[in-house]
Amino acid sequence: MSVLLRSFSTAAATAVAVSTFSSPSSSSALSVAALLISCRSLRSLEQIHARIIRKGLEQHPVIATRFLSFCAAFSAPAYASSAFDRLSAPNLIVWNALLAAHARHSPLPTTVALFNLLRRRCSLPPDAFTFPSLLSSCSHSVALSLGSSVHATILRCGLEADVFVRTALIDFYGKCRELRAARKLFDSMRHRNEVSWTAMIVGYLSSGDLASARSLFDEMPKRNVVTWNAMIDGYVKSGDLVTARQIFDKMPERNAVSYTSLIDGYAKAGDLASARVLFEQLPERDVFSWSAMISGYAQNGQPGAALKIFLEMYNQNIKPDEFVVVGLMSACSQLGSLTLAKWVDLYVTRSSIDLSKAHVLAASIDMNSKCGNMERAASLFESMPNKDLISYCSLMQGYSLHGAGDKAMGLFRQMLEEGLMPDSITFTVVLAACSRAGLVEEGRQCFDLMTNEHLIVPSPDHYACMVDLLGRAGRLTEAYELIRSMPVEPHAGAWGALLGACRIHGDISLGETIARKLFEIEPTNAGNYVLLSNIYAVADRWADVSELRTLMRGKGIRKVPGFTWI
DNA sequence: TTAGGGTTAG
Repeated sequence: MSVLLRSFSTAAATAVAVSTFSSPSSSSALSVAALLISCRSLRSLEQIHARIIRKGLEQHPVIATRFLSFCAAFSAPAYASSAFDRLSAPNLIVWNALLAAHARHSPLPTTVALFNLLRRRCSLPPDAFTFPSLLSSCSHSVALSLGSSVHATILRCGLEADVFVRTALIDFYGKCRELRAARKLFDSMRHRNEVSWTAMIVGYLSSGDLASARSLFDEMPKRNVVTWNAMIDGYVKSGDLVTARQIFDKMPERNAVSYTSLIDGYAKAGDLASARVLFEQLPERDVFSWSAMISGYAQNGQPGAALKIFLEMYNQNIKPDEFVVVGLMSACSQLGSLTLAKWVDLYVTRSSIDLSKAHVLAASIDMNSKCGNMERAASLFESMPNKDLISYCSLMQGYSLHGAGDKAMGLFRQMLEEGLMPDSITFTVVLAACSRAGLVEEGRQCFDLMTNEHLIVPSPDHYACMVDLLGRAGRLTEAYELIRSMPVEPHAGAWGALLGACRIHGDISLGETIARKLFEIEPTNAGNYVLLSNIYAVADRWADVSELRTLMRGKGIRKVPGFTWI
């Protein structure tokens, strides 16, 4: 949005400049320039573009440049290119504006191709305005060798001393973790500004060198809000929320980024209360702030709260981004509501969110499969050109939850055939699918495959799945032996699975042993008491049932009544 | 001898 802001300050200058252009009607150029300055959306930019063409101002270099920079502000590089292609003799400034639009929004190869085109087609060599955007594109892609060759070109052009070029170089080497190169450029600068200092600090922060970042931060003569925010984010990312908060409290002026970084930190640490307080204090929330709260609640198992925040955002007509949508889908999959899932699906289709992005697609597959729309989940999966581990796991888990263990196993085999390497989580999903479907042999084979061929050390979750698998199949002794042979401490889930199996198969004495163990690990979980009580009830041991109920009452444990969404 | 283009934070 900096382009928008800047355009206001130079409004008068543009009007004067445009009026001197020797066109058929310089007054219409003036009015078009004024329109561009007040342009607030891509839609109105399109209308202004039509007007530019109608008035014969398409070739006007100042109008064209400003138009291209607005395309950049509204993330429309393709639109910028189509307008640029109609120009008969673009000068270097117009080329630079086009390059900037692509550098910010197109993949690096596109930007580089454009730069090469500029060098061939433009009558002037690239200048100090050309390289900063090209370098920032290299920084974002962490393209060290490409950026280094750009640096060589900069030296040949004699532009290394320019503050903007030099700062972009510092940022580039910093992001590529070449801190000595960055620092050498920084130290030998004759004139530095806050942006140069901040770029150097960000370099240290992205390599995790908080101490060097902090000493530069303390040393720098003048800080701006971006500098402060970079430090907050650095501390948040390192997990030091206390120092992040100190910086936040000390800063002279805050913006939405300052709040959102800290909100994100609190939310990721599970401190939703602190996150919420800051969110309520935030004067102007943007889509990132909403997203931080929505995914914060969703990731901490509070889907209802996530949904409530989303609805508030929806009612304020704020356009969601992909992160909001992923958070929303995650909340929805936890709630398991098919009606809601269908609404979210429709909502995303109608929004401008790119559903083909891997993490959005994975979230959508997960939501649809957990909410029971397996057809939709499968068709989304099939639409993926490059299926990854996460999407495979989402769909496998969906089949597993709906009792289609054979389909889950089919997918697992397909995954292996495609050459994907299953990880620890994949095996948790696969083993759970086997145990739900009673596929004892397949489960055993998978466990062997995991330990012997993929050399994955089984986690307590993997053991719990195997115990569940053996227990359900009635192999209680084997399951018990497996638990006792575990090199890691079994968690309640593994014992609970075995207790459940004891109930199914009516093994009272083993059930009692397991239950005693469970009462120790989680003394307040009512489910364990109820399971043992059910085991006694099936065997008509009503005295034991009643004794257990008394024990529960004595400990103040109450069973939470079951509920369903259907 | 004027306009219009460039670098840092979530």
